[in-house]
Amino acid sequence: MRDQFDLSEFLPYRLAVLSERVSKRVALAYSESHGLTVPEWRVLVHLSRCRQVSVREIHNCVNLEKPRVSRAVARLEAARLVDKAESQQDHRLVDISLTEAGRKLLDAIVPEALAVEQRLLSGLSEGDQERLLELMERLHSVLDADPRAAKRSRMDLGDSDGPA
Amino acid sequence: MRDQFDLSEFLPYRLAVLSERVSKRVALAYSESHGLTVPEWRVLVHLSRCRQVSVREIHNCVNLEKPRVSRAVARLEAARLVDKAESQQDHRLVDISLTEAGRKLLDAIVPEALAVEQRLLSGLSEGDQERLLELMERLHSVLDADPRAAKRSRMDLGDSDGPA
DNA sequence: TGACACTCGTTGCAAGTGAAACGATATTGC
DNA sequence: GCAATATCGTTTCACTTGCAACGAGTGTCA
Repeated sequence: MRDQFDLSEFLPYRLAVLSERVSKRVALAYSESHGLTVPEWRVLVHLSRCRQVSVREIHNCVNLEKPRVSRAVARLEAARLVDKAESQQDHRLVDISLTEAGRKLLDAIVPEALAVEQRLLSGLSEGDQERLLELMERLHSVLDADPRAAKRSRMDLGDSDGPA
Repeated sequence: MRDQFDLSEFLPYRLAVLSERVSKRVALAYSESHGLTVPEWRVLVHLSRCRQVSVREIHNCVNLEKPRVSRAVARLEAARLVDKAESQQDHRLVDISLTEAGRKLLDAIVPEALAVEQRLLSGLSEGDQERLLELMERLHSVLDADPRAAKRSRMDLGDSDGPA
């Protein structure tokens, strides 16, 4: 039992602090060296898996609000890292795809990002790593059952590539 | 080995997603009902443990940049939830303290926040909870040894109340 | 065919943010 | 005692953010 509310023992706070610290460290790999923001990085990474996607697709997959995706894509297009084209099937949609420069940039950044992740995980045995992910998953499950919690995006649930 | 970079399996991303989802859920306890922002909430909570503190103190303890603390305190003062007074010992410092209204607000919010945390943890045994914290701590340790990582704030290390 | 509801991506707006610069106060070294 | 330096909290500036509203395109159903 806790006699006094202590922020530093409050799980949501601890998660926020750890997450922010990790994010900042990883960001060095794409922000400092290559001038990318978090949304831009997420969009690029998502594009590396999906040839052509719409803003909505990205929004659903990488936990970014629609306007954030739209603006990130606009900046990436200005930097010639992605191409935008009106979809032929549905003229409301936009087909977003990596340019050659975008692909090259990713090829340079991804290994750095993975290296940071590897370093992070270096203190954990493989069993520990699985345990950590499993425990995080368990927290998600509670939120999945909570009607007042934000819905989880499709991709984060394990769907590999979206709908057929 | 990973043949393709998959954001949804990237630990920093997973941490960010979980943390944000948890934060949003907790925020319902103080944002929706009582109109507080995250920085304001952190400041209030910190004040509940320390009678009188400076902006710097708060900055060091709750992972908020100095300007963010300053502005949060200004808003809280406008809402009559905290008092600001020039320190007598050092005229550069500001003594920030809870008003009676601030204390009452916290008394109303804290149980809600704890309830959310309890619900979150309800899926985990006590052993699991300890394991989760321990694994998170292990990730912090790696960053502690990384010169390019952000430094950890004093309070998050376990120092209960700051310097003598 | 036409009216209605819906979805798409974008944009306007008000608010929040971080980095750097600021005035004011304290401290240090001579 | 006094200049130089450091620290405090605030503010300025450019930028990002989220929400809501928007115009444009699509689907639905009579």
